[in-house]
Amino acid sequence: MTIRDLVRVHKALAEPNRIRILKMLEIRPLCVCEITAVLQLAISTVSKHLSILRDAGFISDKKDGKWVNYHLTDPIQDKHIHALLLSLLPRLDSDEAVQEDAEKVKSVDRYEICDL
Amino acid sequence: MTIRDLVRVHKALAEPNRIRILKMLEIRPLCVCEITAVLQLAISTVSKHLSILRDAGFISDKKDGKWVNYHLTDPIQDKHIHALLLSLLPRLDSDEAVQEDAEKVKSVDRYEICDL
DNA sequence: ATTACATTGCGCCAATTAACGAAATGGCGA
DNA sequence: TCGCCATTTCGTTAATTGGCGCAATGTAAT
Repeated sequence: MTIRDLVRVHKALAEPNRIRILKMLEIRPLCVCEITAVLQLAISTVSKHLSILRDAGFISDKKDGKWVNYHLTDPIQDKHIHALLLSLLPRLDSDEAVQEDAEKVKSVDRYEICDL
Repeated sequence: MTIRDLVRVHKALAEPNRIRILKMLEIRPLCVCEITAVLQLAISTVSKHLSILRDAGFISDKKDGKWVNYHLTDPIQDKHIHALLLSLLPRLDSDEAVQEDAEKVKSVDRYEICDL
């Protein structure tokens, strides 16, 4: 592993909205417009955050009809990344914004939300 | 732990020179001018990097005469930080820049170097 | 005390990055 | 095929950050 790789990984974790996305994906896979509805950001902004998280190895995507579902990377694919998430994410459960996001994720419905 | 805290920690790790500093301090405690000699940056720049690493909890400093020696934070002070460094730093041993820095750290002498 | 010198803080500039809207892409169903 | 709609890419702008030199601080030795 090079310094460049490590910097890429930690740059990805060095932004509040990206942390919130990871915590949301811990609950269940989500499409871009669902994440957008929770974070209250522009779709293009969320898409960019997702690509940064993907390039760093934290998440993967899977096409499902016209939606793209994002999910946390499987432990098998990268055990270092998985171990990192496993040690970090649980410690954020007490964060206020994280708890509010979790509530919203439960009630969000892509069929209602995703009418641009 | 809040999102803000976690972002501060990973921002600190999201910069190549700061990673190099942590790897150098893994070898032995160093003063600012020794680190400056290895990284070939301005003293004020190195000092800034060190304060960011200190604020994030990765390093501590200890006055010794007119020098300030920086060292990796003790495991006892923050076990999460220590565990993070323990899992990250060893994976960088294969990095070319890290190996070159390690050589320079061995030969650097503050009494020769630190004549501003 | 005064000088010397390692370190830190401040102000400025260049490079990077997060944010947005608008245009391009790509798959699904009519 | 054609249009619909979720997503991505592009171009621009504002905010953040790394870099530097210089002035300020504080400690040690003469």
